[in-house]
Amino acid sequence: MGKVTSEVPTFREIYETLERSVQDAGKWWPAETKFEILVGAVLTQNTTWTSVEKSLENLRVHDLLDPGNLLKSPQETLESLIKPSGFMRAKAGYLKNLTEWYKENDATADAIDTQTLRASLLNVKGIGQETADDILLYAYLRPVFIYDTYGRRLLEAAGLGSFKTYDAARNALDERVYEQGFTTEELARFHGLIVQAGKDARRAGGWEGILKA
DNA sequence: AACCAGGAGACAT
DNA sequence: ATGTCTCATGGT
Repeated sequence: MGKVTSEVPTFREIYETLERSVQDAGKWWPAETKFEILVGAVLTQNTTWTSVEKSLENLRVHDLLDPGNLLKSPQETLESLIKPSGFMRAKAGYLKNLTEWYKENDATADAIDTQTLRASLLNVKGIGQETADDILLYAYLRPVFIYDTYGRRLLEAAGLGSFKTYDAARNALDERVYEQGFTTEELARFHGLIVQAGKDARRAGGWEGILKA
């Protein structure tokens, strides 16, 4: 008889499983500048990336992927340009809030530890846990795990437990991520694989085919 | 034609 | 601390 106790996989094992079973869906989180990553992080809230690309392109041709220009831009202009990605009124305000933060904090950010930087980002209205972690990971290259909806579903499907909120998962599991010594590059790829796996799982109606590979 | 997407905030309980 | 509502557009 085999083991009776069910093995709970480590994050490293889950990561390697995804590397094997998820096909690379192209460039993950493309951006030409650091500031563009911040803008994309806000725009992608509850929206598909294809919609975000349209908004980013609109901003680009109006030369608004620039902190100074974005802040000078009228609210209505900003709203019309980001319209494709939805929540245009809220997001236009969020973008200005975050841009103010950027001008104040970007220059010194590299000298600040990750948790302090995270707390600073969370003080910006419009920046929640997931968006803050996206920014930490992709713009400031900090090794953080993104506990987004797909990530939590995956972790639950893998048997690590049930996590209703972002914070619950982070509090319960973050220590394990650190212990496994993931690099920033690995965690960025991990997140990309999780999102792709989430889409696959939705199409297939479950995570089984992805996790058994 | 409901339902969801690479969420967050305000407010009530 | 845990739900519910709203914000808005676009694709399946």
